Amino acid sequence: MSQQPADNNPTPPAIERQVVDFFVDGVKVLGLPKSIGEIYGLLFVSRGPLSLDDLVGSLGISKGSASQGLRALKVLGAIREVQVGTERRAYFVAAVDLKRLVGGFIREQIRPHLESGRVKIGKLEEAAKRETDPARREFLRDRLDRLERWLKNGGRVLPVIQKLLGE
Amino acid sequence: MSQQPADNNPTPPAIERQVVDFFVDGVKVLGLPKSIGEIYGLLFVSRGPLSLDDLVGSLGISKGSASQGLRALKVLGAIREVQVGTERRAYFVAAVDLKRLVGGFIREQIRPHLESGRVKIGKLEEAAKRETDPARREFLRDRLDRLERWLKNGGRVLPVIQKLLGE
DNA sequence: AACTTCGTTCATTTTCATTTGAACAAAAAC
DNA sequence: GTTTTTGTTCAAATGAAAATGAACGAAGTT
Repeated sequence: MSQQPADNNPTPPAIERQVVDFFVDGVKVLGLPKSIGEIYGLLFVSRGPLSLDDLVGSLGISKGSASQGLRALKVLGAIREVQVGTERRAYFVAAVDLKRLVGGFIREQIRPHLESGRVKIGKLEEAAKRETDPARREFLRDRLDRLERWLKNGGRVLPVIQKLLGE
Repeated sequence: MSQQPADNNPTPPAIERQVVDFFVDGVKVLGLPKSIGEIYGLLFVSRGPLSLDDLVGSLGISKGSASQGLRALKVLGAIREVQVGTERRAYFVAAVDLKRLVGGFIREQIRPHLESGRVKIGKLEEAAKRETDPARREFLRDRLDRLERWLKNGGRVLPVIQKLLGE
């Protein structure tokens, strides 16, 4: 190994490391990359704001990962950028309001899939209408209708979920 | 290339292939392997039951994949095994009731994570109590409490989701 | 009993998303 | 205007998860 560059936050205490791992597992379930879990997790257990270099130092990840992870978390509304004193460097804190987090996830990760799904099903229904064999056409219509209903129901449920998690 | 073994369901029509792709995308969002989407998708657009060999033939996947995929789908309650005539071979049909599908997913994929999460947080709260610095202890307690509440809310919301999708 | 059929298992290969790190740009600081 | 600091980008390396396919066991058939 070569020499450490600056070693901002040397060895993170055990509890912090475990919380980070907790979030790593958590985001894996959501289909997000590990680095995002690490970054959000460390921000979540940190008392003050952290900079990109703090994250790189504490988590032992590359600057590239940290940069991309922070961007994704910003888009999701899971972190906020804060001004620290007069520093040029950007600092971040975790957004810890569950309703807000869920809202961001729904908006960025779920809704787009529902939308594109609806489009695809719509096109398939067009194609199914042109099917010649009547029995087959009827069957396809039933299945595609069902799919459409699934997507509609999904869309209706999302706001309820967000609301229930808010209280 | 060598000779095809039997070529059960040669070229699947365009609509079928597109529905399969639709499900491939769908299960990817849920964090499940592609083969599971292909298998479920083909069963979903098929009028009659299909056997493992039908799936291997139509989808061009290996027997191993098909076997594992079918097992996972059975555990999820997403497919049913049916008897076809007097055949020894096992045949399958897709379960198309959304409520049931969501129920299986929640039971197999979500609940276990919530459970193990609770255990981990519990242990961390024990560790946090033994923290010496009072300010730090207080902060950790706040964050861990919050996490606990997240999990509790998640657990409460799941049945509601399932119910709302049933209608 | 030998043979065939059906399906599972699991060590290896393949695939594909993620991570890395060097090059780069933008904006201060000097 | 040069140098340093801060952060982004993207081609290539890495690694984790999935697919493959050969070997195997369990029934069923002859």
